[in-house]
Amino acid sequence: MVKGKIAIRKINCSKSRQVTFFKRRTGLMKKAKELSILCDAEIGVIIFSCTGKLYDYASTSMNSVIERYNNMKQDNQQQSITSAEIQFLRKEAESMMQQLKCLQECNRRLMGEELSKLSLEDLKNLENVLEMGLKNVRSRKDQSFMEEARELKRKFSAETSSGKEMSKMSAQAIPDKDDGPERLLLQLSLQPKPYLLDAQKTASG
Amino acid sequence: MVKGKIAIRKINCSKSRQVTFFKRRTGLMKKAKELSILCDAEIGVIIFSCTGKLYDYASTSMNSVIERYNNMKQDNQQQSITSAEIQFLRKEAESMMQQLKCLQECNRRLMGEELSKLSLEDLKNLENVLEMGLKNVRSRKDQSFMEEARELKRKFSAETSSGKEMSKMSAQAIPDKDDGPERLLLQLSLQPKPYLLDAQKTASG
DNA sequence: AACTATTTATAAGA
DNA sequence: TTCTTATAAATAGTT
Repeated sequence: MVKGKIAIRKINCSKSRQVTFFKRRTGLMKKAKELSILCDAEIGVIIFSCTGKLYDYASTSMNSVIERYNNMKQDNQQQSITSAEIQFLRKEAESMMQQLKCLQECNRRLMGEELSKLSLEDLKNLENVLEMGLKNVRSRKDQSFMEEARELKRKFSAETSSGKEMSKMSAQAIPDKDDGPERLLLQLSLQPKPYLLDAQKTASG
Repeated sequence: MVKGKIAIRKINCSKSRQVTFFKRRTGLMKKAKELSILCDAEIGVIIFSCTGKLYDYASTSMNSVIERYNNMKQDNQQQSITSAEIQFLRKEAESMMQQLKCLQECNRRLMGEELSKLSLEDLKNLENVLEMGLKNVRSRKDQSFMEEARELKRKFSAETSSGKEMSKMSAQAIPDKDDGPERLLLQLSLQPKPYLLDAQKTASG
């Protein structure tokens, strides 16, 4: 074969393949650029060398080219994968939003709010649940009180024997002022947060 | 300018622009194909003519090329738009999942469960909330009972005067058997649904 | 679409 | 990678 002509098949010699890659890649990019200018075409060229390095050219921007390409080929796999994931997440968000609303409603009813829609039977059941809950809470409270009292007693004995400040510690252990139910609500996030109520709008929009 | 050489600027004559576009486009595709074979490179070429028609070549598949390109350029706008939406939805799902867990915890505590982590003060507050709630529920229940009784009385008067069956209607209006708290729980979905508990896993996986 | 004069690209060697 | 040079390939203008 005479100088300057080669067969179009993979070049085995790594070194000459690299050289050829450089030359032809440069040539291809030049041709692409010329074509885009001469004929007012939007062109994108993406090249990955056999070593994985990326070389690209786009007459406008690659994003624009790819987006236009995807718009033209709507059954494009790339796009359908991401949009499927988005759809899935949206459905999940919607489902969770429903659950949130449901739980919030339950919470309000357990706190004695929004009772107007409940039937007499529902109210009886709710009363039972609250009575049982209250019983448990009181039982636990008494138990907790006993424990704290015992702990306090133990510390008191230790304090008096070692001579350290006792009054300060007892004041911490049993706070005598009651913050009221507001503190509990805040702590347990029973109040719906504003962004939660708007979340469905933003999630599906 | 001698024959065969042109300046690289947009060809104004529509006809010769079309001819040049055909020749050079063919040439570019051929060069791309040769380069991919000779140097074992993955290549994608996307060309939109000035009339908007798409011509493309990919040594493997365009999806593969674009996907690989997007993976390599993570700041890619195309990807970042969709991935931004996905990230947003994921964050939202995560946030809602947190709220769900929180609300479920509140619900359990309002029902007298999972009290072990609460301090004495928390338990006092919870007791107050439950007492107030129970008061409201009882008040509403009494009111509801009165209403039903009044309604029943009204119907009873109407029935006796028109001579229709009364006993059946009263049995419906005031059910004398108590379904117990289970029915309420079911109705209000207080029990966490299994798919809810798994949702976070699937949403962020 | 085919022809042809030229330009351009590039293989091989340095 | 970058130059040089011989040659192949591409292509502008024409038919």
